[in-house]
Amino acid sequence: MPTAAPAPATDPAVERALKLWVVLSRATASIERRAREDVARHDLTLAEFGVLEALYHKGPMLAGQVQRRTLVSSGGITYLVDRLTARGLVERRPCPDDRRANYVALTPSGMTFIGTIFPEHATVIAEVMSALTPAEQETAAHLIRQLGLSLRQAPDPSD
Amino acid sequence: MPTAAPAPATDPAVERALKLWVVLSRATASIERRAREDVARHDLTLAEFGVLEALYHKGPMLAGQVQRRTLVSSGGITYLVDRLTARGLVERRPCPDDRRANYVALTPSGMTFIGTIFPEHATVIAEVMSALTPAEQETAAHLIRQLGLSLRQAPDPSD
DNA sequence: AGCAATTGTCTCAGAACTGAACATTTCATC
DNA sequence: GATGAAATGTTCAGTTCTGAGACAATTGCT
Repeated sequence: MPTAAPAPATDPAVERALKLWVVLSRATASIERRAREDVARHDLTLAEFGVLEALYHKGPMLAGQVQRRTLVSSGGITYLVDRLTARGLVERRPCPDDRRANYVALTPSGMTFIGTIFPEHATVIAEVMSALTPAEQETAAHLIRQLGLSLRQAPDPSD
Repeated sequence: MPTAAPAPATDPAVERALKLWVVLSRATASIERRAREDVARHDLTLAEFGVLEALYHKGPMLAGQVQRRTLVSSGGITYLVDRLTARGLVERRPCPDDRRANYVALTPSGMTFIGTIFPEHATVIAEVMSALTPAEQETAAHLIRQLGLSLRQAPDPSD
């Protein structure tokens, strides 16, 4: 290491925030990598899995609702639903009250599929999280949740 | 909402882990969005910013070291260094001890650039994190750090 | 009713990577 | 030293999405 690193003298409050951000984004990236490898066994991206999971737990939803829940772009949700439709896992259903909108719903085949792979995936996540005790997991979830909430402008009531 | 959501009965330990994962990945995605908007003002992606920031704080590094630190793929680091080189912000320097390898270093212009925008970006992050008290930030960082560490197989000593 | 603003989704060009194959160099072992 | 295995970085084809704009339907205002 030929040259010394510069030493940016920073406000302690800023330093603390940065440290949390670094830790948070690195840990999430590592876990995401692991999760991605797992769902790739079934030829799914994490975003696709997220759509299936949302429909599995919430039932049919408007495309826009799925989009907000999975935090993808407007074009992204169309792309994802297209791909999952092509595989016969989900389908679009016209919304009777609003002819612009349509529901996205699991097909029977999709329901079976996600019903099988979701528990397996959940086990992988549980293994990853087992680095923390149950109490620590709850503390972490509580704190991180506050961070996330503070960034959402209009929290969806059906959330 | 025509149909009710199914109720997958799950092990409490798994449920707790899943909840943490959902909270973690959503919060990180939200913060990332905010961070991305901020660095986009300077025509940077988060990955590009990450490379500049690594070099800013650590000084010149081998390409592989930057790659591991920023968690991009092998092809990704070449792509990113190419782009930053084209903008005159970084440069490659041959490594005297190993002719396969090369260092990546900030140019004077790159040093000035990141030296200006890093503090601004840090302030944005600090604002985001201010949803938690300093003590809470430290607790969260401590816990999440353990998660991340447990997933890294070979922790780089120069880290 | 008529008009503007809003909302819900889709289209499409292209950005930002990933990952596998490759060339080169170094290391370890005989 | 030779020889095979491992490490470093690059290339390149392909994937996955983003974001701006278009369009259609709805809602609100007057």
